[in-house]
Amino acid sequence: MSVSPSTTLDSQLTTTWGTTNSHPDVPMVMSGYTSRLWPCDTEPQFWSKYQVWEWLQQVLDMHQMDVSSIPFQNFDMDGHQLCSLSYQDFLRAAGSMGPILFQSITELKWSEIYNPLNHPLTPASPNPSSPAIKRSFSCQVKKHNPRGTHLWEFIRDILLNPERNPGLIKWEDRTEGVFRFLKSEAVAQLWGKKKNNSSMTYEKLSRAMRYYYKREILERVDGRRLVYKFGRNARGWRESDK
DNA sequence: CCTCCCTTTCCTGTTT
DNA sequence: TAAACAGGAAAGGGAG
Repeated sequence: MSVSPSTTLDSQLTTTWGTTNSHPDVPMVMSGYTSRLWPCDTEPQFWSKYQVWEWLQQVLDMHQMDVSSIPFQNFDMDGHQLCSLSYQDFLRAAGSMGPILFQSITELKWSEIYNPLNHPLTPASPNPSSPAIKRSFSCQVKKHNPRGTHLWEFIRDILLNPERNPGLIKWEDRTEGVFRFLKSEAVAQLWGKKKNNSSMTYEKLSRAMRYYYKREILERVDGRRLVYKFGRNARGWRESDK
């Protein structure tokens, strides 16, 4: 397909990344509703591929696992497909992480059904069981991460999924964790979209990036514009240790 | 209501 | 000169 330059970028990003508001012409005025629509707030059956992928990242983070622990390509599917996988499917797709993922998605499915607040139209489940399930589960996914993802995780996740990364950021040195922004303003817009902030710019995004130096989530890379490097406190970016 | 944490916003100055 | 980089200062805002 031939994609012409500038104007199509936004729509391209929107269709590739759009989680909930996948219409390029719809402004960012969907208020708090949209920004709250994280995987743990919606029924997994209706997740987009992107949300499936976010869920994988969160489970990994939760268990402090490296991204190499899961072959992401085996989960190139939407929520509907994900929910139809059997325990055996998870074992095949994710090996030792299979059971963890299976448990997570199972709890997710149940917890949504139990919670009438999320989707009033969902037919009530006949199975009461204990409310503790729901609680333990939502803690599991939400962690103590207020808005779902921090900026550095957002950047990392773009890097780790090239097929969803239309030339936005690129590894400079994969093993050292050095990367470069190719389309800084586009990344900023995407970040802004995630935060429901249409006025995000690279200028502002980069200020947040610089705060990461002190926390050693990023290391400074001198003399190279738009180049950053993951630091010792950044998790989940490393290639396999095998 | 308060505090903590992670930005977001703005700004002035420097570097590439 | 434009675009990035550097940080200080302070406001915003969600979570607990």
